[in-house]
Amino acid sequence: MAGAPAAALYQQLKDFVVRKIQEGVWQPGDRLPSESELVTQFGMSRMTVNRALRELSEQGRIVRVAGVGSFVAEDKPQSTLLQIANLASEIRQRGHDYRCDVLVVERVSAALEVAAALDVRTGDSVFHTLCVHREDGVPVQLEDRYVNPAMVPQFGAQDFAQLQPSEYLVRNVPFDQIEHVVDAVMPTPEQAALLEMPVGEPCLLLTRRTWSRGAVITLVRCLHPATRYRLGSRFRADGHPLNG
Amino acid sequence: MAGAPAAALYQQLKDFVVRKIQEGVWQPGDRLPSESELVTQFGMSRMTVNRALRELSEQGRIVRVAGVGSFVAEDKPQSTLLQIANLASEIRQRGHDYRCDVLVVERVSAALEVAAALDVRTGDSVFHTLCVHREDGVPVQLEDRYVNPAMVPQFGAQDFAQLQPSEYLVRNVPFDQIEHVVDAVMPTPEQAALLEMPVGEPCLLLTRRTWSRGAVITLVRCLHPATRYRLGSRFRADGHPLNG
DNA sequence: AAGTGGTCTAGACCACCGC
DNA sequence: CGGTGGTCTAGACCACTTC
Repeated sequence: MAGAPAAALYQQLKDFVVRKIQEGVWQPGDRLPSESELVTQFGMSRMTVNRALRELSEQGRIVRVAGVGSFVAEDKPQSTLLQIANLASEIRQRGHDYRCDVLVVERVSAALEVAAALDVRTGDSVFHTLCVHREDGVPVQLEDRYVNPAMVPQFGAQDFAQLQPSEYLVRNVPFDQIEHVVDAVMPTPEQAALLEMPVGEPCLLLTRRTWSRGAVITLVRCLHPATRYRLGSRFRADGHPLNG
Repeated sequence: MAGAPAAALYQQLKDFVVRKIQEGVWQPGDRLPSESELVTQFGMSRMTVNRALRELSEQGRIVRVAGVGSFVAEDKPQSTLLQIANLASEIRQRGHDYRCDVLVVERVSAALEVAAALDVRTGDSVFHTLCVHREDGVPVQLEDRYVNPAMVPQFGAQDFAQLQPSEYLVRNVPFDQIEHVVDAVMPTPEQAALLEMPVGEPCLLLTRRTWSRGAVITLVRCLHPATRYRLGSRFRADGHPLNG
């Protein structure tokens, strides 16, 4: 607990503003002092004030409108964020062994649901892969993936023994939008067998779609035995990273 | 398609660096040119170069080490975010009726698990509430909540008919850290009865803890029938909001 | 000692908004 | 028109790492 070196000036100003908001002195919709007023009040340069307010704006605490002013954002963050980590790195970070068995790589004719999700016509040929991801040999995820060949034509020609499907996509087809849906489901007998789990136990089902420039790249359904996998995260509301 | 005004200089530099990384010209672990080198190459001021690299660092594309240099990050943004919305506003946004039945408000002696989660001693008296949240009359969430009385001493004296427990806490005890864990579980017979659902169907269990200044405010376990509730979100990867 | 990133200053020009 | 935020410059000092 040695005297911490004084925080950066822009951070001091950020803290000051956040405190005013949390204490209710500045209410949602209220106007903040302008940059030049803060320059005068705090004796900082405008660049420093601007950085503080810009970062608060990026964090959603305030709203800035050029030519008008800065305002306390409406309502507390009513929604919170859950971080979904990469399975392989998550497992390796725990110091465990990670392995991926690629069970199926094929082209199939898109059924109704898949066609709708990928935004292609029913019956169009799409790529399909099925993988089991293992932590220290135990299956933790059954990954059922469909890929839009219009977006990734060379997908079928990859050697997935070297680079698993999801890694290949992450590295080669950067996405700009992503959609997640989390469900609780009971596994089918086939799924339970592949996951080496009892049929009576529930699973977390994470369904994800990614887009690039408005077109769907891939639809993936990740099935996790609930006893072996939980989605979790811890966040600081102010945007600072949590170390430890 | 009117000629877009030239992007900001710092944005041009960000785009340049991202392109180099995506094209593989700069590989993970590679060292980027130093700020002063970029100043020379691009004819920008150091403040502008610094802003570009700082934002790339915040976005996880590069790693910066004072005194050493800037490096392409090892892993692409491997984790994505799932937004967890406020249940009541989510239901109302769908145009449905929202109702909350408060079944239990009591003080109980903290059992082992609850005491550990709230960071109090086993046997300490804590607040406990149990609520059923309904969408158009149908139960969608069973909320089992424990509150640390040291943090919210007046919690037990509230009129939860007017303001349900979670709303009261959101409005009166701002949190600065939050932890989420998502599980798939089977409901107990009692839980299934309160949720008016069959016992054989799985549930999503969202467990949340919130902190203020390092102390736990509340532990809440939200149990959702999987057939009536899914956790979902769509995000843009670049941090811009998705409108619509 | 030389190089790096982290921060800060005191100016500046611009587009935009509201009057 | 004056005020606002958005951006940019050309310097500067510092703590830190590497040699």
